[in-house]
Amino acid sequence: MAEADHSGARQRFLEFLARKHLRLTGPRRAIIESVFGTEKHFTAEDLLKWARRRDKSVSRATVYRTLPLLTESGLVREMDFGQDHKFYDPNYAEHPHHNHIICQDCGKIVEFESQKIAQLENEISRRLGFSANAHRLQITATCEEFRKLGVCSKKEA
Amino acid sequence: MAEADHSGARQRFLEFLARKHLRLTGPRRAIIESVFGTEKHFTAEDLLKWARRRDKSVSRATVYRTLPLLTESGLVREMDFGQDHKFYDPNYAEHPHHNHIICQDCGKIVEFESQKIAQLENEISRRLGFSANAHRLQITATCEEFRKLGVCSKKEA
DNA sequence: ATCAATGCAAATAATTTGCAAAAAG
DNA sequence: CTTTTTGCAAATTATTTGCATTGAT
Repeated sequence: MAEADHSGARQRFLEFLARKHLRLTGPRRAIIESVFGTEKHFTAEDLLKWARRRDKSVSRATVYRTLPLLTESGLVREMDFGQDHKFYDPNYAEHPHHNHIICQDCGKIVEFESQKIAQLENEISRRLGFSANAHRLQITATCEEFRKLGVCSKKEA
Repeated sequence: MAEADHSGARQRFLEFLARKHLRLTGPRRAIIESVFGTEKHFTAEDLLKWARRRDKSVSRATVYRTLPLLTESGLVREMDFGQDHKFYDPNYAEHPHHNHIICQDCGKIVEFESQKIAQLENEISRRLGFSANAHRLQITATCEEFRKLGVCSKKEA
């Protein structure tokens, strides 16, 4: 599994912190490196685990206090899959309009973009008297490969 | 505010209960009447309040135990707006494919359907090797009326 | 009668917060 | 030095569950 490179997004987040006169501390650094070092969707608990690999001392509270900064910056998006906890998606800096397919067979989350859907969303919103700002499209699906072969090569690690 | 009439859906839920050999009790009746007597999206706490208007004795636990039955029947859908609690939507029996626009100005949730979007979702899913089962599209928007006039006639009660 | 359903109160689990100590600018 | 940030532990909040009892079929 290769490390993701969201270095542009990381840089933008550092600027975000500077702009707000917020400080770059050790724990924050560990959290930032973890977030912008993956393309996976993660929970607060995942992030705590990853950050602690870089800095043993990172506390759960700091993770929970840093997540709102990340979403406020617009570089990470909070997602709800109807589970008991929230997921966070670090791929919004590169693909601000992407959608998700959640596979019911293997649990994998696949991202895709569609200019056509985005356009329809805007048209419909306008027709209803709104001006669309953000959208969240999640498709729950089953895997065709799994249906035919009984196994799924997309299976999440 | 007129009472909604989801009597068809209510009937279908009663059949669902019967099919599973589940019993129609007083508290359940109060909950069912509340759910199928509104078109509003509601939380577990809302539902408890409404049900208690009909039957003082309904407990929070019974509400929480009945909600999964309602979603399992397919007549009510669980929704996540990224808030701290889940919302439930009683309008799925009539409009199984509808989507939501959430207004950032007044908080109102507007429903709409789009055959075109549904079709695109299916096409894209297929292209990616999936078979779509359900979709959840939420658009966050601002109200044009509010932007121009500073007030919003859609404002939620 | 039988077994599902209930209310209550205690238990969970994710997230938040008060506070005194540590560290950044 | 001043103000933010931290870790810890306790608090909060939505939801779930064990259990003895009640109620529907």
